[in-house]
Amino acid sequence: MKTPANLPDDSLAPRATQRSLPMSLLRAREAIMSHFRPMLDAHGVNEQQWRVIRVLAESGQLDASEVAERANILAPSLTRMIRTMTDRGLILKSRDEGDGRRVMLQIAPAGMDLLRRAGPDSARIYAGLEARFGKDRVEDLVNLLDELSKLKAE
Amino acid sequence: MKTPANLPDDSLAPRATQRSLPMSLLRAREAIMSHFRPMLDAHGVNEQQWRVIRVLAESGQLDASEVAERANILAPSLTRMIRTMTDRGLILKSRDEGDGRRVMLQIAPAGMDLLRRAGPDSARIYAGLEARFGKDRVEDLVNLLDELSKLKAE
DNA sequence: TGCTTATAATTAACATGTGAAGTAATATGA
DNA sequence: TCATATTACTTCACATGTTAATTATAAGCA
Repeated sequence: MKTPANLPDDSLAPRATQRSLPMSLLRAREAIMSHFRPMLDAHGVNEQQWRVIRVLAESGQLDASEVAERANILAPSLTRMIRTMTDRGLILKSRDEGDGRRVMLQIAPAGMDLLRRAGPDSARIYAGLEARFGKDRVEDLVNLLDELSKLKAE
Repeated sequence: MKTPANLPDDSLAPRATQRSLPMSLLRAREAIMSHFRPMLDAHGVNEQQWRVIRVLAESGQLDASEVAERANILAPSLTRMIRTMTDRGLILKSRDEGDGRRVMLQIAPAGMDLLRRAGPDSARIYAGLEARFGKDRVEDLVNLLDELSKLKAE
């Protein structure tokens, strides 16, 4: 299989933008989030805050680095979010005894309330998407995505 | 299939964060971009600028709305980017004759240079990922993602 | 112990993301 | 034709994304 001499060799050209993995991932995420955003908005949180709350609800007390990693939020962003979220009573911040560098985070009462109110809405939206797209295809997709995530460079 | 009375019903609980479509999409995109970021950085552009350049290279002159849509960039962000990118000679901005509202954009010489220099690097990185993950699995994945994108709300 | 290195957060500076409001040009229809 | 609505873009305000530099604490080691 050889490129004909009279046609330009595009093997080193960038892929068509609408058919590349980075763009497809971006568009797909945007499409999915368009279903959740109105609900989150109604509950007064943004995507990132919602991720932090869910991570803490899932795992109890964690240090900031762990939260950042699990919620896919960079440390400087999380630092800023900690202030606004503690001010709103969504999370609690404390120092780790034994390691004065670490900031420990846990969900606070208002965060629990939020989770109780928004959690079912979120689950319903997810279930709806799953039903429309096919539960098995969602499963396949998540598996492929998780495999892909393992290719992360350092 | 009924939830036992002595166990909490979690059918309306949020999905485990590490196994949800939004988070998996986010992590996968981050993993993929970690391979491209150093290259883009070496060429002095960020992800968004690179997307704009590629969209314009692919489709010639487009109005700002089209660019925003195809590159998945919000209009206010694009407005800001237009200034920095025209200042750097990467793109050209002009008014549409016939519709004074529209801003027409096209790639400029420095943008072409950038594309010629970074394009092959980008294609090589993509080919490497494709080889590691499996060309057929990438194809399957992109197909699933594009299907998913069709579920976009409103 | 004291010096050095490594780690965890924070801060700073500038970029884009996001929703809402504003402006200019065009389209619509009585 | 002219008031009104719509469209395309811009501006604003505040949020997070991103990299680099800084601070405080801990760990490693001669």
